[in-house]
Parts: sequence; C-alpha cells; structure tokens
Amino acid sequence: MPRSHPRTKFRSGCPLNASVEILGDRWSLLIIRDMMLRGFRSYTQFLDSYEHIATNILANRLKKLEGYGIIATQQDSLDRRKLIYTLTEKGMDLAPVLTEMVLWAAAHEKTQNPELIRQIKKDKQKFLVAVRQKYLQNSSRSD
Amino acid sequence: MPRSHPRTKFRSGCPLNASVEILGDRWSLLIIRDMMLRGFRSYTQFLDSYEHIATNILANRLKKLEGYGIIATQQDSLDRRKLIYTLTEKGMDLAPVLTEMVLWAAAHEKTQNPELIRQIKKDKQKFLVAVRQKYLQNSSRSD
DNA sequence: CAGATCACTTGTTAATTGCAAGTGAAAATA
DNA sequence: TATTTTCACTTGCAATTAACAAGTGATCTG
Repeated sequence: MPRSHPRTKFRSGCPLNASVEILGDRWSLLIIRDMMLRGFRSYTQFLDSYEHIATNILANRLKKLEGYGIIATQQDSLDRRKLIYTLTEKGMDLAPVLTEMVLWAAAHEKTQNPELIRQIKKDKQKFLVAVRQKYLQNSSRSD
Repeated sequence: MPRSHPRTKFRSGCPLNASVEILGDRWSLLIIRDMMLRGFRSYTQFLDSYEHIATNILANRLKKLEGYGIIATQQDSLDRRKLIYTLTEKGMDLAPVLTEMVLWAAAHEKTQNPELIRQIKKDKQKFLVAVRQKYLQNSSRSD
C-alpha cells in the first residue's frame, strides 16, 4: 500500500528548486545511489552503507522518496518480515544527476573509486545505459 | 581575503557523498543557479530571489561556498559597501549538475520555465557552452 | 548632515537531526 | 515447542540547524 504523497506546494515553480526540495538533504541521494549502483533493496542494507544513516532518518527518507514516487515498496514473497525497495522509472531517471555529481566531485575533491570515474568518463552515455540495464536485471531476480 | 576552508573529513570517500555533503541542502544550489543563470552577484540580489532565503542562512551559505572554492568574493571598486560574488571555475563546473536536475524535475514534477527546458533539450551541449560564455561576458562588465 | 543602503549579526523560537533504546511480527534455531 | 534472532521500524531525548525578527556599523546619496 503506497504512502501519502507529501505534496506541499514548492517554494517556487523553478524546476531546480523542485529538485532541491525533493533531493536536497544529506541522505536521499545516497540511498538512491545504493539502490542504483550497489543493488541495495532492503532496510538493513541501507543501514550498513558507508555513511551510517540513523534508523529514524532512514525510515523518514524512505517514506519521503516513496511519497514522491522515486522508490516503490513491496513485500518479500519468501520472508514476510522483509520489504523490498526498488527504484521507479522516476528514480532511475536520476542516473544523469548522480553521474554529473560524481564527475564534479571527482574533478574537484579528493575522492575514491577511480574505476567508476574512468568508466563514466570513457563513455557517459554507455555508462548510463549499462546502469539501467544492470538494474533491470537485478530487479527481476528472486533471491 | 579568502575565508577558511571548512574541510572536515567527509563521511566516506564516495564522490557522490562529497557532492552531497557540499551541496546537499535546500539553498546552496539555488544560490549557484542565481549566479549562473540569472547573473546575480550581490547579497541583496540573492535575498530578493524567488524562494526567500533568510539573511543569516544566506551569509552562512556564502561563507561555505567560498570555503569550498565554489564562489569568490571581491569588493566593488565603485561602492565600498558592496561585495561582488562570482562563480569560480569549480562553481561553473556545476552547470551539468544543475542542468540534469532541471531536466529531471521538468520531466517528473509540475514546474515552470518551459523555454529553459526547451532550450536544454534542443541541444544540451550547446546550452552548457552558452551558459559559460554568457557568464564570462557578464563577469567582465563593470556596472 | 539626515536618511537610505549594504552586508551582514544577534537574539529567539521552531524544526530537524542524530543517538540509544525499545517494539512487535515473523523466521530461524535449539 | 520454546527461545533467540532478524526485520523494519518507533520512541524519547539531546544537540544541531533553520527560520524569523530586529539590530549594527560602515558607506553612500540627496
């Protein structure tokens, strides 16, 4: 059952402002990264991520992201305690945003994961297609 | 005189996380938008922007952005009360990030400024080049 | 010289974040 | 079957951050 959409009106009609209001915090994009690039699909996986999000913040962000239609939630058919979080099409469409943010930070800050950077720089469009394909593959598995 | 760089270590080495830690709030990218796309260069201009940032938050964000080398500050030669804020090369390199965020929101949320969207969609690379050129022109003016 | 403008600060209150601990349902284990 | 563990959270609380209103000092304008 989908949770309610937190659609209070945006501060302005500017599309950048909409993105900022939806994604502009210190956690949302990292959750999306973990889903998109690392294949994470469960609450406990998100908790174990690099940056150590607090449990209440995670729960809050998952609700927000679902409210905005960026992720979807379903029950695990084999384990009824588990919820499976997946990216919607709207969520997958954030791939270019994440990619540009990765490139910017890699160019201007000391960061890790040079292999990822190399791959993106080599052929950005190919990278984006590959990310999408890989995600669709993993989404259709049943582990 | 440049202000101190707020370089506490990032939560992780992930380049996306670096971007999120630097830009992941509800105001920083809007200030950058106003500089990059609307040619804003002063404190009072930022205050008059669409989303109505509070004065203390604005001062804080300007310091942060300068600390990260995204903007630079100089005195107005004609009016010694005035400070002129400009984007550095690092700041201008955020153009692709802003652009993708604009495209995403325009595709998935109700937003305004269809002319901007049209222009970006028509030729993204051309748009990015034009933004940079226009900014450099405006930066060299003396009004 | 009076008043306006500029880039801020300084309170104060409200909201958000982060941490630790706890909860109930379901599954795994003994 | 009883106990323990796992899962996805919730609750309580302290600390940080944001938002609002008002004020400040330097500078400029009339």
